[in-house]
Amino acid sequence: MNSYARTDWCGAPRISDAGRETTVCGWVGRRRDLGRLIFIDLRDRSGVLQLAFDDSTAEDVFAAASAARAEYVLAARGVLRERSAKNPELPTGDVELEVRELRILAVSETPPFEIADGADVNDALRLKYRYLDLRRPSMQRAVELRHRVTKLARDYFDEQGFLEIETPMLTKSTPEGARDYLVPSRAHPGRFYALPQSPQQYKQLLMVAGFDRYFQITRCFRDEDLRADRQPEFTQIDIEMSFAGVDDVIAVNEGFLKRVFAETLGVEIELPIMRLKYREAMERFGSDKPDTRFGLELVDIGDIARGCGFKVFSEAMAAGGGVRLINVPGGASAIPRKQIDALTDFVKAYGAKGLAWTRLTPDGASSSYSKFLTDDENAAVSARAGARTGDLTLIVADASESVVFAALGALRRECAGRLGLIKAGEYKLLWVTEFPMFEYSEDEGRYVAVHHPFTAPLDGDEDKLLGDKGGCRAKAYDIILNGTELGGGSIRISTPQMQERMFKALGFTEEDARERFGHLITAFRYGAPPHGGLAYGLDRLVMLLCGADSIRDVIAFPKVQNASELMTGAPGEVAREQLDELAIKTVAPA
RNA sequence: GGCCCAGUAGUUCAGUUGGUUAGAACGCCAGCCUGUCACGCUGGAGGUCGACGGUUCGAGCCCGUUCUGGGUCGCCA
Repeated sequence: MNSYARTDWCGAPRISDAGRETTVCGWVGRRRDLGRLIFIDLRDRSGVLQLAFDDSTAEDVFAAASAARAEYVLAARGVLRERSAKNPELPTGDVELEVRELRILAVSETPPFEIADGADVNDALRLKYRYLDLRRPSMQRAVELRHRVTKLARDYFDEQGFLEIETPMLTKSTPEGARDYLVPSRAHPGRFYALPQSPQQYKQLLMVAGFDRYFQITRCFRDEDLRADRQPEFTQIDIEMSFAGVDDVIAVNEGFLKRVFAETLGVEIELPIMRLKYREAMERFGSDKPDTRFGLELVDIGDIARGCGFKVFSEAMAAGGGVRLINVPGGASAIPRKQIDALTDFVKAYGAKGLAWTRLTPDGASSSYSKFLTDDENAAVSARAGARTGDLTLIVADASESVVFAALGALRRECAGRLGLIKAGEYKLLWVTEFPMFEYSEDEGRYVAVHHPFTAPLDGDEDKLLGDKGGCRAKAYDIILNGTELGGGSIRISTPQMQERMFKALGFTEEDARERFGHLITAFRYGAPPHGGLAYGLDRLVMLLCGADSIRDVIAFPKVQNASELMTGAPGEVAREQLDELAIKTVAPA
């Protein structure tokens, strides 16, 4: 073999290929040495093919097969033949390669862990040897699926008339929102670029520039703490379109989602996707990204609680808060008394002071609060909850309605998990619309934008920008899949007057606004089309499509919780000379 | 920044009330083996019990500190 001359992927040959000569290349998986008979499972990213060596094999080839070890890289030429013992577990299991020539292209040390699915290996070790971890079939499938989705996005949006346009990675820091990653400027000592948190302003300027329909598959950076579904650098499928309202943006994206699910999973999504207004999502599910695969909806019992004799309830109402419950069918037996204490600790993490409960067992009811309520009040709560024998009713009362929602929203998911209500392979998409424009930040003592400061108010709510801020709603929408936010967007402000009003609403002085966003305000003076868009978290989408628990499983080289990268050791130290060039005088001690 | 979980052989784990020489499986090495596919059989090597300090006659086990990884609350326009 003078060239590698690969003619087949390992995973390709079938019984119909028997008798054909072929050359395959790949890594040694398992080797089964029976003495004068050796089998090697040769693996590449397409699958596994069995190589066979026996008495008919040339001496030197047989010796090479004997010497091969796990993860050696081989090129094998031979003739495909029908196996005498077939393996129905393997797509190539009807054939094997009778090897005539074998080249060991590379040897391998014994890998630190077995390259196989199902090998449950410590995350840190996997990430240190990520290039080995990525050889595992499930990781190869995840990376390939990611490629399929990005290709689908390019194909689909291209067909819909969108142009892919790149925007800068070195941009200007805008301290609203997430913490920026900063890049020092050599040419401008003491000044910094910021890596983009999203291409938001650039894509709006592309609309002003007349590029009508834009998309980009691009990296975004946010210097915030990590989660299972959050990385400091992540990829967005970012789109923006002109002459579009909420329904137009949603329609284009429903087409995209339908196609993604059909072509990657073979799952048919029914259109239109269900929509919920933010307020209804909160009241029914306690979350702005509800998992609609199961019920356990929230029930408001504020009216009953208001005048009742249980101070925890009545005082929560008196303070302007709320009292709500979820009723868990079958919860009385599925969640024993002891575990209610654990659930109490669970809701405390969300700010709740405690958890009131009633268990309706066949032997009778027990309750943490019923003795404080009248019979009528207890009956009313029970009727409202729809509680039946065997059920567990869980109540959260708090002076802050948002605590009630957060605690019960989380509890709802927790109980669904414990009761096994969440089935694998089910996909429930949901649009959440009409988000509030502002939320009050206790830290900053002012209203801040929930979305970003370029979001247009809902028709009719324009006057609330400078008035009833808490009641001002936005033309903003999120797309939710199984309780995870897949993406979000909005119709944007496109007049200088409205944009200035918005900055004023956020408490920016005119000078502030001009310094940070002057380019946008100026651009809007030269004929900005009405426009809006949306951005998907590609990593999350792929994670959910392949059933992974963590975003790390669909990113080739992810970072760990402290934002470092275990394989390369980034972030690393740099030479004093580099810092001098950048006019950076001090470095925090290690 | 807070809370929770984990760290023992290359890997995944077990390790009793604090007590002799820290075990298992897989992997690895050697030998045997012609139809295996988690091949089988025989033998062997392999340990800073994450680190440091403390309590104790004695610590893998108890206490403190710390490091690493994971989950999560805050945070994420």
